[in-house]
Amino acid sequence: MIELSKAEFEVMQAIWAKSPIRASEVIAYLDDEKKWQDKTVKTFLGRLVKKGALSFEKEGREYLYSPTIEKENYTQKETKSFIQRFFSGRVAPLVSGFAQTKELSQEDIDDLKQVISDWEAKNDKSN
Amino acid sequence: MIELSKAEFEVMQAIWAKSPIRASEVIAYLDDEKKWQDKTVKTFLGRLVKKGALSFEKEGREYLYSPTIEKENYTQKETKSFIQRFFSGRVAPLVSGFAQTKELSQEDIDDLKQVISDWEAKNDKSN
DNA sequence: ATAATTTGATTACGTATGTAATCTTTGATT
DNA sequence: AATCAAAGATTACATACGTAATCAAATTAT
Repeated sequence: MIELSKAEFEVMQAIWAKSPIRASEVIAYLDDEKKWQDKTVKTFLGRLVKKGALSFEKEGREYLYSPTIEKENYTQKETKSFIQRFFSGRVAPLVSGFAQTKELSQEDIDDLKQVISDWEAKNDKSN
Repeated sequence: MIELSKAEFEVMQAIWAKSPIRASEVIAYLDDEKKWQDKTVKTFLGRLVKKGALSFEKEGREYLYSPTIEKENYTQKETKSFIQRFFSGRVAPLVSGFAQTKELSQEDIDDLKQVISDWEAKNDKSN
């Protein structure tokens, strides 16, 4: 599987947000959050292409980058491996710990209830 | 905050499981899961001491290592930052994605319900 | 046409990480 | 006492990562 460093992941966010996208746009997109020089962003784009996380096509002398991996898919895999490493694969303890540090809002609880009822609807053994 | 690499975290698991603990015991503990040479484990122990994640006291010519950071605390911080990076700080989307890839069992659901009712008991606005 | 700018390509460089091997000291063995 | 083995200390080394700067080619501006 393609592994992304934290910085590379940030760059991917820009590309997942809009693609194909040119380097200058990625730089502009990241200029808000990150304090990276344009050269730095270029470096990451190059590394991402080399890793196979991005493809590109030429438009004049510029490149238009597109992701080769889906955000959902990547996120899913990372989440699974995170939960495996930190919580032996069980998600409830994660939520529980999260709750204990007051990180859970009423809205989160409502969302979780929805997730649960969706799951139950789909996994209803009585039909 | 002290940052642990994946390998260092594995070593910490052994120390969190039992401490104070001597190097030979850590090596034995990890021998099951990881294929590391004893020298490799020693390297990690040294790096962990240098990082301040472990302290030690001498017993004869050996060291007895103890963690200076709590597993719960460390896990909590890592979880929070993970959820921030991947899910903008919201836990429900994580659980939702987890549910979609059939990673959720009935037991997980039951546990989640328990977490929710515990949260609600503690956050009951009516008292 | 020449100079300045911009784009991607190449090179740089210190720290981190995975994975050990070698060296030194000291306690155990013969 | 001499030797061996084991523990920690030091050194090694390739790859990854963060963070750019420099170089070369193409484009734009003057």
